[in-house]
Amino acid sequence: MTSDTAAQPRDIEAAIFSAVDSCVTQWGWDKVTMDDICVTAGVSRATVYRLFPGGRDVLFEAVRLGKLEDFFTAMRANVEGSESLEDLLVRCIVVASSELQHDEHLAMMLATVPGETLGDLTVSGLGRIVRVATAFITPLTDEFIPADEAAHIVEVMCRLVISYYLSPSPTLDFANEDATRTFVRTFLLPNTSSVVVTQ
Amino acid sequence: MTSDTAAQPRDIEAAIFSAVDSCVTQWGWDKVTMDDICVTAGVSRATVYRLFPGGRDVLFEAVRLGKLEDFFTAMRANVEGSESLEDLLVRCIVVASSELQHDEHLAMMLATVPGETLGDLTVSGLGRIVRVATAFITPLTDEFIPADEAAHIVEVMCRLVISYYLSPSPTLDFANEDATRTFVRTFLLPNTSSVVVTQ
DNA sequence: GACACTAAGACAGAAACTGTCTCAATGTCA
DNA sequence: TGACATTGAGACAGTTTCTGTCTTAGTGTC
Repeated sequence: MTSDTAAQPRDIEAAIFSAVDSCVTQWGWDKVTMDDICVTAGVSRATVYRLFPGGRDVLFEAVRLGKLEDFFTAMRANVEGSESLEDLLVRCIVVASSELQHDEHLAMMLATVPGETLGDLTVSGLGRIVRVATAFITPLTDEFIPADEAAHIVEVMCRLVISYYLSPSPTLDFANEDATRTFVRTFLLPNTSSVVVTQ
Repeated sequence: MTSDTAAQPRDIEAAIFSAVDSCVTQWGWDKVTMDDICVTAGVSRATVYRLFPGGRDVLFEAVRLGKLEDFFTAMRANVEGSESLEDLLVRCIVVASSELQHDEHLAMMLATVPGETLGDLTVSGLGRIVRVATAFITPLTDEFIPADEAAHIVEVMCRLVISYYLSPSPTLDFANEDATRTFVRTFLLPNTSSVVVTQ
């Protein structure tokens, strides 16, 4: 790094995040050491610990929060301006599924309780995904249906998204908008009181 | 475990070998522990150490030797009965390339010196592959061309096989016999004195 | 019932990892 | 130029993990 100009802290942080990602992809959470991350990021040990005081746990938690923030930011941006419940649900499903397919660690992040050691995606974590996602999405349905109805339908939707992510179907890809729209009309909307389904 | 009849030692050995393979695929040589292997093989620690006295090094060396044996056995079986130099070279290339493509760790095994820690496939290891393969194949050419000529052409062949394995070409697959035959006629046979190339 | 074999796990010593620290090198800014 | 900030390199102790050996109890075979 003789010829480099001084890197900005933000760049270094990004390099470290990216290193965590590729290290975890290569070896899994359990097997990654701080040195692996340092070497991959091309950064010294001291730098990592200075940027993330508290070490491994703090770093991994930061990565987790970063991913969740990105996820929900993408959700919010894509869902904004939905003009019908159908639209809202379709967009939620498509964005969530796309994000999940795009980032192989995201599901585990969503499923992990803060402070918990990151390992494999466990069954108990699924409930957490459902709760978090339901809590995030339900308020968005306010203008279309009553809250009590929303809670139910949103939970069903979340469960379906997770199920199709964990075990993809050859006949239905939730990242595909048209297919998802048909699915929403068939399975979700009929269960709402205040929406007329037009075919 | 409870309902199983007693497993034969050979079965256990095979299970351990297979566990090494899948563990290494998952985590890489450096990150695999003996416990990983035991758990994956569904076998206790004591059993592994009894079957491979000397522990980790001995086990890994056994895996290495096993793979090399399989490789050269396959080579020998497929090359036997070649009726021309062209035939011999084509078969060598096809078998070697197929085996390499089929087993992702084989190249590293070939490249590793006995006793050396198994890590990544290093550049210095390539020379070893070339030497070993050349030493194995050259004698087989005895009946077709003089030894001094063989040494040269076989080395070129080995280098090409390795190169195409490490960096596959979209236009040529050495596992394909017809394509390989054309290649051999074009690039290898013209350099021999005693063979008439027929198009 | 003797025998062979294994799982489970305790154990000490070795090795690896973590987190903190110091120091020199480098780049920035006044 | 000199004060300041930031980084890389690596030493360091404490902790954790891993290794290889060993003992014990359980199971199936002859």
